[in-house]
Amino acid sequence: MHTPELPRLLLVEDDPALGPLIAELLAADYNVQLAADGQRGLHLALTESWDALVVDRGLPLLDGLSLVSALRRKGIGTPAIILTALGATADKIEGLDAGANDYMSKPFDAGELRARLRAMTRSFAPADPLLDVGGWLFDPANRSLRSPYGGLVGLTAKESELLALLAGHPDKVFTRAELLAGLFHAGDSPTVVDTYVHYLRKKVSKSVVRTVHGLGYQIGDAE
Amino acid sequence: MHTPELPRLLLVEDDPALGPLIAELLAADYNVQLAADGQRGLHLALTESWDALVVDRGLPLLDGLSLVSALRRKGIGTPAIILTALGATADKIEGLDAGANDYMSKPFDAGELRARLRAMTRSFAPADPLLDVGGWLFDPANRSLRSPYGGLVGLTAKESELLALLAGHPDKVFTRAELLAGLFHAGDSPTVVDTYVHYLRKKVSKSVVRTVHGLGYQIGDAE
DNA sequence: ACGGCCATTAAGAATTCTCTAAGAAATCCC
DNA sequence: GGGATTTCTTAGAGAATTCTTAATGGCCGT
Repeated sequence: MHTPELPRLLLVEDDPALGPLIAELLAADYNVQLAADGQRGLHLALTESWDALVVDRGLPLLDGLSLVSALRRKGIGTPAIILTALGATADKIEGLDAGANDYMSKPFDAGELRARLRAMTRSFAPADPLLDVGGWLFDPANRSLRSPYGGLVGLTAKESELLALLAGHPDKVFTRAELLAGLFHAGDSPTVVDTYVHYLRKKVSKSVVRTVHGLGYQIGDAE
Repeated sequence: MHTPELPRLLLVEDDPALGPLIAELLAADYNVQLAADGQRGLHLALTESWDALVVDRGLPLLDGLSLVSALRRKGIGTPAIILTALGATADKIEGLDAGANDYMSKPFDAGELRARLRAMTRSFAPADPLLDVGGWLFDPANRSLRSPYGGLVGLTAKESELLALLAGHPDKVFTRAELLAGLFHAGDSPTVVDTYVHYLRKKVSKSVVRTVHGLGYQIGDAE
């Protein structure tokens, strides 16, 4: 069942009645994929490319707030709405500060959800899935790189995450600590980052990732 | 001693009680300007630059929806929240479709409004501040300098600190002792400062750092 | 113009930071 | 299970930065 012209929306909702219902409601505007728990949702959010996320707050395995903030820490800014049964204002604030772009309490109105999705995706630049990295085209969805001359280079998952994070914020200098926090586990050797930068540079032309001595790494207008 | 520059927020609200109240609530996070009618609001939104808009829906002279959609038609995408007394879902949908990024019903919670503003402005990347140093643009975060002709020059940590200190207080003459105390360790050779001024001048055009014979060094417009 | 002080510049040693290779541990896939 | 791939660790070579020392050149009052 493919409707490629519709934007892709990932719905993460464990309620076996509500999930399909919301999916049905949004099917008119989006190509909806449903994930039933937080870990599955996070995995899909990381490995495929989406135009919008609708995430329930209470989820098995990984709650919705953690899901969204994990994405944000990895530099993935896909617009996200958090749904919740809780109506308390403090919960809304928490959700928004976790990195969600919007927040709705159940029970909600289908028309309002659709309108909020429209408003949300409108402001975020039409998610062009291809990142230009000094002439190389990087497709985070495929984890593939096309060289300026057309050759295709495959990246591993970590290499891809690193590139996505750096390329997603051109000119920003990431410290090793930031990259370590975003891509690796606490306790990993502090030099893992260096190693992966090295791997990346072996696959991409060396000048793509610049090192700023004493600070960290950066992708941006080379000189 | 150092006042961080607050983002600028335009509040358009005609209620003489509510307007100042909201302005007060947001003053902690924003530099708030209040406009009391729609035409005044639109004029300000068009002629000055803002980081966020908070617009009441019911306004004299020009209602909030028209204000926002007028802005959008002119290609101005400043993130906007619409406030309204009406709670009906149809009104929210209308507001969002007019081009607002978010919509809140009165009475609303101050914390939620602030959280929604944070969520809304977060995605609009905050460009880090650039210092103009005699035509050169200095980016302390990247420790990089862009020459008036576009070339990019990297600075080392010490060079960058020195430049930041001098450029942060234009026209102030720093003695060597001050610079030594500010940038180096007690016991370092007294001529380190000279050396680093030399390094800077090798990278930037020589006239940027002026020496005041017998006193010290200075950056400024005086000629 | 002269002499003394001040400033500039070059060269190099010590330190700190980064790169790279090689291999061990974990994971994936057939 | 076993081979291949990916992930992470370690350690030494290599590069950049920081600071010292010393020689050269310029400013200023007399």
